[in-house]
Amino acid sequence: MAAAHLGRTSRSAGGGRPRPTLEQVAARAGVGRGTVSRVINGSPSVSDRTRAAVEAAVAELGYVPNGAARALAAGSADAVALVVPETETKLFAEPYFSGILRGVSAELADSSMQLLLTLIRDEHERDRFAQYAAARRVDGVLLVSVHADDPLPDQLVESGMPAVLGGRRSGTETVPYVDSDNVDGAQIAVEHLIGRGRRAVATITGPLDMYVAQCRLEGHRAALRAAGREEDERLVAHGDFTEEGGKRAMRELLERAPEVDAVFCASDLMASGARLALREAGRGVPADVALVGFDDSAVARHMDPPLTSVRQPIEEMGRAMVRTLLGLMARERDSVSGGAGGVGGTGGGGINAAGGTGGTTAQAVRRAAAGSVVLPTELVRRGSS
Amino acid sequence: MAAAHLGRTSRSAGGGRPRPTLEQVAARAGVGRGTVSRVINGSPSVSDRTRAAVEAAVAELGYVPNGAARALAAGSADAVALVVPETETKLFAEPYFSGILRGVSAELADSSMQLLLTLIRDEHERDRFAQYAAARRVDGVLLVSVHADDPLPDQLVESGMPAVLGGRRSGTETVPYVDSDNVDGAQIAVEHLIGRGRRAVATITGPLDMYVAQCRLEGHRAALRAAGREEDERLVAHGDFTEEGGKRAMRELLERAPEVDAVFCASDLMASGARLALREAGRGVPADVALVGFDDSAVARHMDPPLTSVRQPIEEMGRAMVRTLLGLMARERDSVSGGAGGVGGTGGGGINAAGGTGGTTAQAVRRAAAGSVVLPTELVRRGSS
DNA sequence: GGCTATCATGGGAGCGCTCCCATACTTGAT
DNA sequence: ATCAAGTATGGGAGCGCTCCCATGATAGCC
Repeated sequence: MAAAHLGRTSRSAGGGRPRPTLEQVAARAGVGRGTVSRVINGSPSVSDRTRAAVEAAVAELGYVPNGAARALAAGSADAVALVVPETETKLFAEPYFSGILRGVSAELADSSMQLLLTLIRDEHERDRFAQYAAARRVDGVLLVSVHADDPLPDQLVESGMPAVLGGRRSGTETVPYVDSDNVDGAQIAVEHLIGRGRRAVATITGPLDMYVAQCRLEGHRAALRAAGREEDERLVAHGDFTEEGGKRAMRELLERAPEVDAVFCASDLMASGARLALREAGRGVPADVALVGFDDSAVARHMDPPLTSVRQPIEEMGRAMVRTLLGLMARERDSVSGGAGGVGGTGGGGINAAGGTGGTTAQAVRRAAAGSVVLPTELVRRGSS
Repeated sequence: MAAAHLGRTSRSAGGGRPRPTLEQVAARAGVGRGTVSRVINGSPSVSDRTRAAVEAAVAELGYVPNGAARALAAGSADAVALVVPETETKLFAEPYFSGILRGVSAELADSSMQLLLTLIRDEHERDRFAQYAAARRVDGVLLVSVHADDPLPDQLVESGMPAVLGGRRSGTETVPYVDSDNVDGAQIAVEHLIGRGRRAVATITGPLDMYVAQCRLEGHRAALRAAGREEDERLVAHGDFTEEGGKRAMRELLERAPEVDAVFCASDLMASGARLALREAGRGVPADVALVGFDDSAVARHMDPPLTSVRQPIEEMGRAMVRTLLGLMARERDSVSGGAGGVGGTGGGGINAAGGTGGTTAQAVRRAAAGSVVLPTELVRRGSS
């Protein structure tokens, strides 16, 4: 019997550094295990004398609590993951992630949670992460840029893992999310173009299998309706959020409807592509055609002329995601059961019906049961419109 | 006594999903705990019948092993961290990280390790991560873009955590690393310029408190020496790896030494800045001044004219880092002690004394005890030189 | 047919914590 | 002085695994 134990002990006993345990710290400080634990975790019910003694022992021994043991006993991992189901190429290309990351980090700064960024590029990596999460190596998960058919969010929620989406997958999103008011943003943009006297306002959409693209198109339409104009399918071209796609779409528009004098692009990158196509066609911006983008990214500022664009509060979205997640985690923690967990959808349905140009904001900010949030967008006016 | 237990059990018992344990799977399958463990971990000594029964039970119950318990019992976390001590802004701006990340992920693909990306922007975050690592939440750490005065690598090594650097901090790096042959790369670049008949070959260096910048400057000098030319301090300007810094440095050079007809820039970004300053001064590239950069990044290809640049095998560096790390981890694992762990420096000293233009490669590839690696660089010739 | 390798299996012990109950010691009000 | 109501503290139990020893079963050998 003793041998069984010896075999394992010798392994670590042979190592260079001792890696002390709670028990050893306790012995060193002349107190009980529980007391050391209390000190480590900042419990108030420890006398100053004792606390000092323990802290001294911890310092002398260079004690660091074993995370696995802690996680096992306490049932929490002290870490949250930010999952990006994209290639690193895309991750590094889109300024969106940088903003989200900044917000997330900032909001997480004064928690003791470790943030883990995880890229998921294929099924294999997805499964591995699902496993990791199911094994409770993290306490919560933030997901951004999730595609409509990605099963991961549901898998996570089903396994009881608190999760928050950055951006909905559809109008009937069931997982708690933080999103920006894409419909309203698009509507403001197009109303702006109409307000500047533009007659033939076209749009270049994103890929319509993405909800965000649907929303922006919906906003475009809503603005036209509000202005009493008819929708003209000739003035709707489809892109894929890339520069190249924008260029192609713009060429289409020029060919199909040469009278076009304004274009609302569902992303700055596409606007940049449109700009190229316009230059190619000898059309001036904004003289001949006014241009508005979406995202207010760096490219918008660097374009010539600088691009009017719809700004979404990306950093704030990151922060809101964290707040929502921490809320879910707290609920999960102290609920003896919480019924089906923090799942419950927002109950929302269809595209968020944004109202007027500015009035929407107030109501839109907070939504629904799960703590999901929709943040307002804003138009940044520059030379292109 | 029973109450103590009840209190805790009820917490999870009340939850929606049961979250079965090994023991329950064992009961379900009608086998012992050990057997289930064996099946989970793919031990060969399980009969097919039993294995099938266990697998069925696992599937029925939706069993997923608890990571914390596993980590505690087995002493490994099944995860490695990639640490980037930079702001997200820089992370996303430099294509370097994207390449490293690609290589790291690829090499890690068929291990079961989860990769965790961690940004460290301030001391607070550094301490938090150090804590996380000391708590053994990861089995190994990869660090890139580490500044010379960063204590983290040493902290990690000291706490017995396997760690590998991407890029040395100095010529006497004590932590295992993977680096590219910066001296040789710079030397090739400058030899190329000299070979093209350029007479006044200047250089724009990186920040000289970074070893990589020192190496590239050293390569520049080595090439001049090899060509029997004198070093002219007027032809050395200092940048900071940014575009703006490169522009400033180029202006200085033009003022100080108007006869300059070639510039080796220690980064593509600085070369891009230099290009701007040259255009500003009405100097043509390569007609008046030949330009060479370093990194062979996207900007190099997009410049006008396209930039000749020194390519480092970034992705391969990422892969090599992982291989080295896995090696260290294996050593750590099965060594009953391994003496002082995997620390042992490379014993190297001073700047890697690269020899001839191409001959170096072979010897340079593998170095030193700890498994540290220096990979060769290569010149990609384009229109700018 | 008896005896020793081999194989599959069960389950004890322990990983290093947290939780919480019980205990011992205070302090203050009666 | 006496008892109630804290306040600090010690330590048992248990978290869910892995490891490894012992055991029972099966097969192979002289």
